[in-house]
Amino acid sequence: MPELPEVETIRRGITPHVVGKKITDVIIRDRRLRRPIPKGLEKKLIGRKLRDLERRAKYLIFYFDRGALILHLGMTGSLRILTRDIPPGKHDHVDFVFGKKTRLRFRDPRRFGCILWTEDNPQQHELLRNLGPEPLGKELTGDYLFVKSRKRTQAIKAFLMDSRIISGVGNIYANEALFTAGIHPGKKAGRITRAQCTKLVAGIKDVLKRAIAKGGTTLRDYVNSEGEPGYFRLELKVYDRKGLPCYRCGTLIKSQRHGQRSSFYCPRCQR
DNA sequence: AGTGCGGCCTGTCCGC
DNA sequence: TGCGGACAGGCCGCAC
Repeated sequence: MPELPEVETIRRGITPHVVGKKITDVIIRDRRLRRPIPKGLEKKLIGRKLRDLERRAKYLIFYFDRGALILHLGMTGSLRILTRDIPPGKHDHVDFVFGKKTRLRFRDPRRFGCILWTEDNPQQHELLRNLGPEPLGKELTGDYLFVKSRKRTQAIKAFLMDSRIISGVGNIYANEALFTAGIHPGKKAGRITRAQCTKLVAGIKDVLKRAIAKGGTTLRDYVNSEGEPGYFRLELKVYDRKGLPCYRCGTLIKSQRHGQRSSFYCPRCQR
C-alpha cells in the first residue's frame, strides 16, 4: 500500500512523538510477517532510547542508542500513534510502547511487511545494500537513468520500479511520472532518449514531492500516523482512471499489464 | 546479467 | 445471498 510519499508522511508524523523517547515495552501479538519478527526483539528494545528515524526507499530505520530497527510496511502496513491504550484489532501485530502516553501500533492485514533488527550499519543490511539511489536525491539524474537503461529490453515502467535502479518508486508514481514525461509505459527502457530520461527524472521528483505535500495517496485503506487519509488521489492523472478522459487531451485512459502490475496511460499523450 | 514469474497473505469487489 | 475468481499500493528469490 504505502509508497514512498506515504512512508515519508508516516515518518514525519511519527518523529515528534517518538524520537528522543525510551521504549518501555514491546508487545508482539503475531510474529508471522513476510520474514518472522526476530525472537527476543522485545528484550533488545526495552530500555533503549530512539535517537533518530530515517527513511531509505520505503524502509523506515529506527536508530536506537545501540542497534537499529528496520521496518517495511509492505502493501497494507500502517503505523499509528496512540496516546492511550486502545484494544488492538485483529491485525494489530505489534505495539511499541514509549512510556504511558505514547504507543506506536503496527497493523498489517496482509502481513507483507517486515520488522528486523540489526546492530550493524542498517544501510549495509542485505535488504538495503543493493538499493538504487533515492529518487529525491542528487544522485538520480537524467544522465544516470540514461546510462543505466542502455541495452535494456524491459518495459520502462518495470525498469523504473526495479529498486536496484531507483529505490522507492512504486506502481502509482511510476505511472504518473510516465504520463508527465509523455512516455508509454510499455516502451523498452533501452529506447528512451537522453532528453526523455531528463523529463522522466523531473517527472518522478515532481510527482513524489507533490504527493508528499498532500500527505500521500489514499486508494482504499491508507492512513497516516494520525489516522487521516492522504489527498494526492485527487491529483492523479492516470492511475486508476481507466476509461476516463485524459485531463490533457480527452482521450480515454487505457490500462494494460506490464510485469503483473497494472499500467495506466493515455494512448495519445504517451508514446 | 537481465528478465519474468510465482509466491507470500487477507480483504474487497464484481459477475454469475 | 452466496460463491468463485480477479485484483490490490511491495518485493524476494528462483529459473531460464
